[in-house]
Amino acid sequence: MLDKNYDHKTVESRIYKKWEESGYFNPDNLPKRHKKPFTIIMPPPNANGHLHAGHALFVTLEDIMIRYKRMRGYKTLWVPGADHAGFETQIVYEKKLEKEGRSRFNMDRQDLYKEIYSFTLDNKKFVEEEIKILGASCDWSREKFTLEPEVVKEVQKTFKKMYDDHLVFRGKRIINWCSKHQTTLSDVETTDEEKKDAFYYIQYGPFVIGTARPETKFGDKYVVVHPKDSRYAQYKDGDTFEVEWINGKITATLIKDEAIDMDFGTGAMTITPWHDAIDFEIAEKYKLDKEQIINFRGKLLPIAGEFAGLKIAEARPKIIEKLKSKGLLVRVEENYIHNVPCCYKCKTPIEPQIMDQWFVKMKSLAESALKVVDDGKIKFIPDNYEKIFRYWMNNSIDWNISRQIVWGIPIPAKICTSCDFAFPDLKDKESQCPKCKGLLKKDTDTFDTWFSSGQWPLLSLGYSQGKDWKIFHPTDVMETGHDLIFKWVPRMIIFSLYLQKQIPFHTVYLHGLVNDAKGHKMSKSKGNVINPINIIDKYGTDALRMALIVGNSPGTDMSLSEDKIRGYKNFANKLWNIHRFINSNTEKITADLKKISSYSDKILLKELSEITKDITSDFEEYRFYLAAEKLYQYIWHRFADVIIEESKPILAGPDIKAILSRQQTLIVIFSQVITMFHPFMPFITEEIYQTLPIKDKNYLIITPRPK
RNA sequence: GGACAUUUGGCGCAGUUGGUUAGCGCGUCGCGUUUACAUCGCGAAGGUCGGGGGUUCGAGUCCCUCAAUGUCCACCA
Repeated sequence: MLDKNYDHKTVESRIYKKWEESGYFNPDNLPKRHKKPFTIIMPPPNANGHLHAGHALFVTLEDIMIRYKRMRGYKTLWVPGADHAGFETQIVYEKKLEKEGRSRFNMDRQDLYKEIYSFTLDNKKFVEEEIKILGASCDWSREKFTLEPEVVKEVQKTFKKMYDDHLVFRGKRIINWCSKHQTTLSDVETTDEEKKDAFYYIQYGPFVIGTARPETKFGDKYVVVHPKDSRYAQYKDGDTFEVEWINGKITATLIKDEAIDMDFGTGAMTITPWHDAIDFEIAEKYKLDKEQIINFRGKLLPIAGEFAGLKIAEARPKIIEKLKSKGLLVRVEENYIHNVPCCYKCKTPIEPQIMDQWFVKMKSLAESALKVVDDGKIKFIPDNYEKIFRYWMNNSIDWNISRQIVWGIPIPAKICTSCDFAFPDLKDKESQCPKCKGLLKKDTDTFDTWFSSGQWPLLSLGYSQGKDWKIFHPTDVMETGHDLIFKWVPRMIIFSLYLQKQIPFHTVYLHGLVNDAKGHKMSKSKGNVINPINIIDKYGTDALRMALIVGNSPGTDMSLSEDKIRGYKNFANKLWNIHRFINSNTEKITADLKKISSYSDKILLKELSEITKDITSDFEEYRFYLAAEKLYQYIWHRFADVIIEESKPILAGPDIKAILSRQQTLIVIFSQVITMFHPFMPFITEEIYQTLPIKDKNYLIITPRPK
């Protein structure tokens, strides 16, 4: 006799092991009917911590797609992975070092690398274990780590190829510099923080200029106004002035340029090309001098005179004091609210700096990606993300791919110490500059993680080392978070098109954030984090999966509450008890459609076939949230509440034929429903299916779905 | 400043191309132990679908407009 309470703990771990042993997670082991490939590349979770609710959501969604397609007879491949997550992991590790009173800045590069490597491998194990707990039916034999030697080699080859194709170049550009992390960041790695500062009006020769950053102004010797600004009509482009400035007299030159906003401040500004992107552009345009004012540690350089060596925050009030004493401070507007770009990890204000960095020329690549989307070759779910994608592709700027951190794939390049010429050197053989015969040094930078992640659909399939990519690339669905619509999705499209002239996937399914019950973002500091593994221990994977799926439409953030999860644990128990009822009423009977003779039973089957059709179309259209809810409704409120209740008098009645017909009907309906429902609650459905009286059973994971 | 979303009973959400009395879960209130399930069953209360205007025989669903909320992007020195 079965226990009247369903025990998820024993069932779930036992079943997962059986599935693994069956080998069916690997497409090569699937029965012959599985011919057409269906592939999903798992976005590799960062191997620097445990899984969170967002991971549980993506694993569930992808597993649903894979299980559905597998049961439909596809040769399904879901490639799991783990991401070394360059900058992200380095930051996690730096925090750990900080706690131990250590710092990466006084560590040997090799030692640091080794430490982070073993830290990452440890976390990778946790992550793998947790993905299994979530029920992921992915092919572990094909698991890829983003720092495997083959991956590194391929990524470096791509770099060389792009250099040869003039798509990668090294140049002095203005970049985003994080003074805390001592590295450059790409544009998508900065975030705006609202800050309240003072806004100063300062006399600059005959002009009054406005600034929130007086500490950058030491070297300013160009003042810019709009050519149509009547206030400055008496001055001509190129006029020079003697200006009494912070540390004495300088000669200033007037420039008239339309980049100026006449309505802002006084309509006149001085430029600091080394520390401002707009100023840099103006300086480039007119070939003006550029001078560094702030060093990479965020301290003032000797150009600041008496202020040299001071940090910006310390220097600012002192500089203002001096300007005041010299009578140059015109007025101060307090409470000036503006957005300041900051490091997306530590919120340190970004200090723009001019540096020699590697860049990818994005224009032609972005155009190629735009074209395949225009041609309808790649679809977005929900489709409004297509617009966001388009916007980004039309406005993409050159991509800085070098990072000054050790944790990542090394940029295989040499740089000339005398003429700065830089070029790829995959084999690390060159020692003399081909241009000036100067001494070469090895580039110590690593690639932006997205440079390698962008190639992941090919890399995870082995690319040039294996045959897999020829079978499984282009893949089918890329399922990922909507925040990666900029960071990741376009880059995968770009790289697959560039390297193989193929799209990497035909469908992009984007999920939203998993928030707490009240819709607030989960964060450790708020203490509202739902840990999926703890939840599973309490309610089971199946319950968590349902709670993550029902009512969660693509692209929108969802609220997850423990109440909701508990509700689906109850549902698991309901399923279990339906199963107990059916088992105890159908002893010594094997399912056989032909024995269903009564009219009312045939009506029930017809109803089921209509529901099946409806739910199948929901699956095909990626409406998992609807399919799951409809099945739930049918199972509980139609099958259990009505059909089973109606069956009780029939089964207890005198009509043998009617009893037999009803017994068959119950088995047929239940087994079909269980089969359809399997992608959502894989464990309990498999467990139940194994005890149903059906001939020639295999694992439910490869059982064909009803049509 | 721009873009994209969201707004449906106390809370969280469905409602797919406009079509009968707008659904679900949780919660609330009654009642209930009957061949599975009290992690349950039966029943009930509770919504003028953000405001306004329009199209239509018919609008939660389409169009216009306003508002609130959220997210992203850009940015003024």
